[in-house]
Amino acid sequence: MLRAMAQRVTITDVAREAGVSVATVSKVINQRDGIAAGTATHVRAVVDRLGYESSLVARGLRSHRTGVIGVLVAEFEPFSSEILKGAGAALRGTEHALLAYTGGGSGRAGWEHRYLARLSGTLIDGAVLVTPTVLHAGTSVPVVAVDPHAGPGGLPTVDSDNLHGAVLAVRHLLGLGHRRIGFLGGRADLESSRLREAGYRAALAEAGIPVDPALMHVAEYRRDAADAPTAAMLALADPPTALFAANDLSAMGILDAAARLGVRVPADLSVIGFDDVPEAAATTPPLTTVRQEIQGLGRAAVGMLLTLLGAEGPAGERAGDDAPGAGQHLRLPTQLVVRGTTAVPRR
Amino acid sequence: MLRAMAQRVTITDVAREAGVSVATVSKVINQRDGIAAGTATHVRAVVDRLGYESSLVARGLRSHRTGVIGVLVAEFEPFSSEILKGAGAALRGTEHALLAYTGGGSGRAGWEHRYLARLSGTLIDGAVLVTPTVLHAGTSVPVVAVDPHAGPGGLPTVDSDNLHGAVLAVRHLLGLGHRRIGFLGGRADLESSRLREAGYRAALAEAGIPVDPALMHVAEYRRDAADAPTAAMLALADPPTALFAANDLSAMGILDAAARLGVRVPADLSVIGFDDVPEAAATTPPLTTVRQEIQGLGRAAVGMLLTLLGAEGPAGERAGDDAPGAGQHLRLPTQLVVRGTTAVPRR
DNA sequence: ATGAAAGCGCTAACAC
DNA sequence: GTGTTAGCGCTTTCAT
Repeated sequence: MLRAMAQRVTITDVAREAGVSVATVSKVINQRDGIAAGTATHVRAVVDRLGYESSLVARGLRSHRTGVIGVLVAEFEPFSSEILKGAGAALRGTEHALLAYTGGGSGRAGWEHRYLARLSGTLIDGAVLVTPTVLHAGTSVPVVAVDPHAGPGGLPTVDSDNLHGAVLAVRHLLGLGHRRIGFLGGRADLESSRLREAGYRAALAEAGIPVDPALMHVAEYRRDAADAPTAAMLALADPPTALFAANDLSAMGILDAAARLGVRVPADLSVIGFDDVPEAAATTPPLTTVRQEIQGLGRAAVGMLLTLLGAEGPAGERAGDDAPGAGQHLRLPTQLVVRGTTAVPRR
Repeated sequence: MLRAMAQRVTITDVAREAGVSVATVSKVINQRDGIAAGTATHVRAVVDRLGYESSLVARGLRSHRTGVIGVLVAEFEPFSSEILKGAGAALRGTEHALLAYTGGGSGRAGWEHRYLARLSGTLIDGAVLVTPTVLHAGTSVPVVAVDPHAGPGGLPTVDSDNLHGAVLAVRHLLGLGHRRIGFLGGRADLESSRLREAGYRAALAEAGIPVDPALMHVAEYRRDAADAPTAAMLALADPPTALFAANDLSAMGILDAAARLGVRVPADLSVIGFDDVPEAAATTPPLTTVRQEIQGLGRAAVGMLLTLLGAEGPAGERAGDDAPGAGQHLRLPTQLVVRGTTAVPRR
């Protein structure tokens, strides 16, 4: 069965088959007026018979409006997947389609701009950028950033109360009686990471405990990057009794490392994460963590984008100055979720 | 701040700025030869300075090859999200980009064909269809189906051993001592749903228990659709002591309903699901379920697609007849995961 | 009411 | 080596 790929049916096929011009077919499809009722019916019948559907690409190239919202991510991991679910929920019932994209080399810096340039203007009407690092404003389509880069950045943004969440996490450990608490940081280029570290420091300061540099490492928000720093901290003469990971993925990495090293959690070591992605509850024991409403972040980002898109439309349709969220910064609350990886220290 | 959207920089801008023709720019970008080294360097400098990135759309329209793999889904729910993670993993390190798409009206039947027609040929080189219902072969690009429609369908397919998984689920309940076991079916148009029901019937028959029609309902694989049938079964004079849901989402719906009705799980009612999506472990109590390797399904589907794409390439590059997976049917194993929602019946 | 033609951003023949 | 031209599938003036 070597290749017998049916040719895509194009508007030209429909026009030929219906005995009209492509312009007429286009008008029928887009419900423009100035078409005889009979013609319209006939064309529509042919469209159905041939199973024609207009190419998003050709249409977008020409009309510069596609009805598609893009969610641009570096990778499909648990966090961005939740964002996607939220974005999908926000778009349900609307006329907008949802397109999630991740290019080949997300490793290279500047993926945000590359993806945006590749897709904007011709494929997507607006975009949600998930954890973008560089976000110089002045893009060709409206953009909303989720959990973005540290620093100013003039883009509308949604994120969670990372500082408070981190404080809650460390206070929980402190309340349990821990004094040697290690921190496994995230990506230095992300505001969320910076704030979670700030929260760690603040909570420690609050308890009058000095920060020990030997207890601060980085795992880049990645599961596999947690192994080495965990092993290093555990090998210390005065090892930590608890570890706070900047996200759930790296907390899961700590659990992996602990299992490998024969360290029991939470008996020998308490672990707490951040995010509460669905897989956090599936670890053994289930992970204590700080919940952020990730799907809510996705929903909110799309909501803001829709507002921006509306404000951009034809004059008169423009949303009021008090349009919710446009050009603003939305922050969602965080909350402690105690599960099975934290307990009182044995010493 | 009313609109100041920067214009997208196009190949024309680059050409003008560099003082060459667009063709030259195109050749430089696509590394065609027959370009003076100096020119190439100069053009590349301009590209970088302007931050130019070629439009995926225009490029695809012209060259009919984009290097993008599409994953087409009706909705971003837990199952398709896991597929996406697997697909992303399979594509990591390759030159292919990944694009997940869901259009507005997934409710309407025939979304598979509509999405495919909209995107194929011009935007994506091949597609993975997640739980497609209608899949007449003869598409314009290579397609692999994940957990497809019941019936023949000439498409390459990946799925799990649904029949065996369902048998495992019901045997587990039987082994616990349950005799009144209800079934909450999935989408009648999906092979997986049909097989899970067949497994339910087979396991019951094995135990010599007749199927009671009053204990068989349908929840369409949806969480909210589980409420009514659950309530109905629980209101029976001789209610079930255990419920087997055709997927985790509807099992979670059963848990919702039980909580609402004051029925304790697993004391008063055992519940078992199917899929083991990450959120299954996060319910209270955590859901007993049948695990299928959903990410593995996504990885395998992309693997098959890549083979198909390779086989389609220029002659000589064509993969051997024994190319793994091409045009075939791959089935992954399923396995029982006992957690907290199943127990021995009280009566 | 309908069609011819231009053009969106790009690549691929083919000239020069 | 580089530019010119055509055309991918579509929408949109503008004629007719």
